[in-house]
Amino acid sequence: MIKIALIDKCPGNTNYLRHIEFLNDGSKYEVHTLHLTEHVSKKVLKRDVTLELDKDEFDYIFLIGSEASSYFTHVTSVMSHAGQLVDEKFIPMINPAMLAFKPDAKKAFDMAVNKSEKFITGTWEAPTEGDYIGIRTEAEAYKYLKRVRDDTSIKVIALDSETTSLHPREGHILGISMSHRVNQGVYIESEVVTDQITELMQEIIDSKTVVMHNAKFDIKFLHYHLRLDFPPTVDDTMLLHYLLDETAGTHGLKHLAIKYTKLGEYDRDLTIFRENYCKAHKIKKADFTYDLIPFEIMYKYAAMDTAATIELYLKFKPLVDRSPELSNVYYKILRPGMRFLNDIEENGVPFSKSRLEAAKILMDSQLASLKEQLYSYKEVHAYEETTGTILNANSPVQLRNFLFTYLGLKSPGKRTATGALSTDAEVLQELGTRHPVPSMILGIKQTGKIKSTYIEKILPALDRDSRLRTGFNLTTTTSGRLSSSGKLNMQQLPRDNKVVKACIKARPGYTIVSQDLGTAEMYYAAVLSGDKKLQSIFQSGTGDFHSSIAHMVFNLPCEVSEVKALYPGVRQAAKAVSFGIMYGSGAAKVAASVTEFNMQRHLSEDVPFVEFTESEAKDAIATYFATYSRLAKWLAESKAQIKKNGFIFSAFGRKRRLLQVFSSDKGLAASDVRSGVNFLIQSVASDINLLAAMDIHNIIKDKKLDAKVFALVHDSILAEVKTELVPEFIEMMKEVTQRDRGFSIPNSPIGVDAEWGEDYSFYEKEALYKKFPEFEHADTQ
DNA sequence: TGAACAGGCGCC
DNA sequence: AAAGGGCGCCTGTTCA
Repeated sequence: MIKIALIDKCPGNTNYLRHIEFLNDGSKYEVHTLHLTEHVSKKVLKRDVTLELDKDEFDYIFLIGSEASSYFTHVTSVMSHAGQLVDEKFIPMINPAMLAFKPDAKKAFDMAVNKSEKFITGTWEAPTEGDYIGIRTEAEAYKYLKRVRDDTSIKVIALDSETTSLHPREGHILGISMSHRVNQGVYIESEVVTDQITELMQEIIDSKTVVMHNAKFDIKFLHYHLRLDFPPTVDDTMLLHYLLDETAGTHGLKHLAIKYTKLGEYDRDLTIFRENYCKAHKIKKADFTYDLIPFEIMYKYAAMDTAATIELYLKFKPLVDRSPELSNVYYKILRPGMRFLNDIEENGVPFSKSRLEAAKILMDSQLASLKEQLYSYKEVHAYEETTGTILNANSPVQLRNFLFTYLGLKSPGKRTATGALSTDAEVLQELGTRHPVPSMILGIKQTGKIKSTYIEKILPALDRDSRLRTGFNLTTTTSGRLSSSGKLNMQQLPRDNKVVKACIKARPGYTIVSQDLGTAEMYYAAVLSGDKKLQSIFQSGTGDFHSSIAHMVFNLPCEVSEVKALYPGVRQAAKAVSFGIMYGSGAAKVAASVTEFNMQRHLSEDVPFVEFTESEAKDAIATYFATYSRLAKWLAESKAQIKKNGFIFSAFGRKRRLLQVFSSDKGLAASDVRSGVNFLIQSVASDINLLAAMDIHNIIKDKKLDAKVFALVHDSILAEVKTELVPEFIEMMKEVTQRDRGFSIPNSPIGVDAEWGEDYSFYEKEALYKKFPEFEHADTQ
């Protein structure tokens, strides 16, 4: 009889045995359920509770949920360790109570139960003792690589590199690992990687299928430091997994190894070493680098990285290949896209250092004067006297206290996610109508944001050639969009205050070119829905999109070109409904948006304020959908399909899993339906922009044009182009972007809009210097 | 004292 | 019945 304990945080009403079925076999198992505490509060749990538990009394102890898991083991994330044997006795398990409102966890839960049964019944196959070797001599490296090269039965190899930094210019390669079969790997210390070894590696790369996990990173280092070249056919297990499950934060090699291989948590020793090292040497975890790891610990872990990679590859690749949709995305978008992003990351963003420095001085002085103004208010002064602290505009806690308690301003009622009174920009703006200080605070926050997030971040991050090399990520979004991170998020540069964009300046003789897709989402909504009437808006091509929509939907008795002047509120309503379609918002949001617009017009143009009611918004939506009935039908059909299947494919073949549609929580279910509809439209727009940028980049390479694509921002492409080339480059970009990729309105390709100039603000020089006089001096330095 | 969380905010 | 999609990163605060 196997004695088993189930421990959860507190007595719940979940019958665990209903979900962990194999434990119901009374002839085999004796099961006891225990609870950590009667109290739900985390604090009580941590401070006061000692559960009387004699570990030796049980053969296995299930830990249900994260509290129990972290209480007895080092495991804090149940999801990643569920079903696994920890410390020989404990088995963390996802709480089945979760499944009702988080149905997407069902698969992971079942896998975990299955795994735990194998552990308990002893049918778990322990990982075969791996063949992991650390290589520290050139001769040995040569011997291994030559063997791999010459063995024609070896078709696939996995590669990985360990480095001292995330950036090739700031670090070096410590070693390279390679695996040519499951449970096998070598780690070659970089000291022995001579030209001869590199040559051998190149021959292997050229003759075998190469697979890496996050190849973008390794290719960058291996090319930069060793000049290794990789064919476009390099496979990437991170991209493959992203296609199979787009959930954020699940694509890491460690996570996947635990979930899909028998290698388990193979980096445990390394983690422990790192923790001990940081403690002993009093350094921050973030400052820990891999060169601090002794070879004896490193080699096995590094070699296993490639063993895990090859195992994952053998699992994932067939799954992607047998799906026509996913393989289309893999071969046409992700695999070449990864190489493309590598190139544009390497191209880097051209910054003017002197302008950045001028901007820094400008921000400093603006901030100083704003603060001086703020502290001149007697209320602020008195607050500081009373509390003995200096009012910090960046502290929501202080602002809340100051505005609502000390000043006694009445909160507009907006609350944060945790229920506290919000002090965000919208609230400050509202309060600004009643007191001068909130507006001052808002100004300080905005200037401070530009200073700390942009200017001060960029300056020390520039490479020697005054370019900034940041990351563009292909696997971080559920929508198929790219994201940008690292040295700078290029997708969130301030739009209205052009000071940062003006610092992105082409080298002498070059010009910054930016091409945007025009109302891309609505264009593809028109294509995907097949709504001819909506398509006709694009075909007529007469000016402003939202005006055209308003004109058609509401039968406005004027020319389209007059809509903006004569019926601004109606145009805004059309615009809000269009946005509502893309985001899934309803009448309330449309009403609020138009009302806000009317309020702004009232304040700035002295027209009477009129509220746009929810009932008017409802009517507007109804009229809109009556006009574009085919669009309405398509939206309804898509929603129905999402609700029925819990997933949907984009036109390019991306799969979006939306298992929350099955949740008992109606809010969550509805949210997933909105996400799904948004995904259908947003992903296509984003893929079109990416494919266009990739084609443009290839033309630049093929024709050796003196131009560099250096960033993508959702629906725009940025390039630095030799000035003489600009007209033909813009023409080429347009032609390439408007290529029919199977999703065009007949005779009416997607609209594009190009801008160009010396810098990314696209201001005329005169206007720029007028706005930022400091730049004139900076430019002549 | 470092890490994790909260609140907030930049972009499309 | 109610319903805004997708991101990354800053500072301040809290907690171990």
